[in-house]
Amino acid sequence: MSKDVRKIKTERDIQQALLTLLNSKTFRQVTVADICQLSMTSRSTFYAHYLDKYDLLDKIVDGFTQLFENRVGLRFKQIINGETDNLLRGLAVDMADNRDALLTLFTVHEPNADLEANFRTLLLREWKRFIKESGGKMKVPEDLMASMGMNVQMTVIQWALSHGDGEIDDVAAAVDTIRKAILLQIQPED
Amino acid sequence: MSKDVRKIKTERDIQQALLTLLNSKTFRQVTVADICQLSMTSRSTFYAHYLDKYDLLDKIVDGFTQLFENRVGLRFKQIINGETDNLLRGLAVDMADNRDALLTLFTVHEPNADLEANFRTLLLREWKRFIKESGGKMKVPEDLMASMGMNVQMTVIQWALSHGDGEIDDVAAAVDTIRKAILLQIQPED
DNA sequence: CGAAAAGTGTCCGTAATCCAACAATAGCAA
DNA sequence: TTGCTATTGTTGGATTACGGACACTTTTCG
Repeated sequence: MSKDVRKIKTERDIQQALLTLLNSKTFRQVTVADICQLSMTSRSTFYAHYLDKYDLLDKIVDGFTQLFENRVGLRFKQIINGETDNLLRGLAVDMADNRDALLTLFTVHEPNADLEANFRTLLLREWKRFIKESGGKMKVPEDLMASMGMNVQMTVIQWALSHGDGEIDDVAAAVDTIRKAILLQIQPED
Repeated sequence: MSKDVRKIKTERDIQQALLTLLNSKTFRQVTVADICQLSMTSRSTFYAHYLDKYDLLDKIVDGFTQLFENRVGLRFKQIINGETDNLLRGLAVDMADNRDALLTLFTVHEPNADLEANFRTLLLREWKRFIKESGGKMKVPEDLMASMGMNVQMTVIQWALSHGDGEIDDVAAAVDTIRKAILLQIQPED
């Protein structure tokens, strides 16, 4: 385990350096030397922590993916009586802390490191599970419903990240109203 | 000299930690343990760089004092024909980079570490020199003039630091107009 | 094409930092 | 006062990071 503080600090610095560099360069344009220079770590130290820059990116993406996975799990568990009001807004708020990093990583799409794809996969899985557990038969395929939920969710998250926190509530409320209306249409009457 | 990157990094982290802590605590309330915890350095390392927290504060203040001294020197040398228009605004702009740190340090007044006092001393010295070299006989004591210049200067700097960069020009222009008017009154006619 | 430049990944000796322990002092409450 | 707790500095061995070298691959450019 990473016990020594020095490891934590260097990994934090290295990861932050890559994120910063990604604001002005493509991931493929970034060199290990760039990362080391900006983070003020020696190359030998870099390779003591990561196999290469791809490994570094993987671990960063994995970290945020895990964080998101935890939050998604919590938020879905907090749903009461099928009321998903807080879900939409909640997840967007959860991610607000790492606004800069997430916005940057959403622009990176590498084979084994695609944060946006990971988010979509996680959301889709949870939506499918939620719909199935909700039990009610629907007039449209459950997968279609899950996909819709996932897409609406991602839209709100990305919108909230790009814009400030000011109008999140309004947007979430608006989108949620639309979604509810659709749900009412396709769900069978009680 | 600080050649090794590790020294630079730890000193940067330690100094930044103290500045951050000063936002929520008095300098005397800050403990070495606090600084080490926030900066993620061990106490033994702290004492390898500084005698105690007072020594740390001294060195931070000294750093900004030197930086200011250089800028003051440059700005005074750039004065042409006694036109001090750029001086006022220029120094305020120079210090804008370290806005947070300076605003914090201006609230600290320890016996051997008082940044605001240092700034005032430096400005006063330069104003005296400038007035003396300007040569013209005045109707009021030169020290009074220097003191006035120094105070006006500090006012603009602190105002610019507290408020944004947006209105600096307006304020500097207004203050400079007033100062010029006074100068015309007290200077003998050519 | 071919040479120069830049980047990669690895190695090792040295320097800096960590960690845990320690005694000593200061502050504070009973 | 007396104890108790927090803080201060200090020390030594273990761990980590640094710096620079090396061979190798990739890119760049004439």
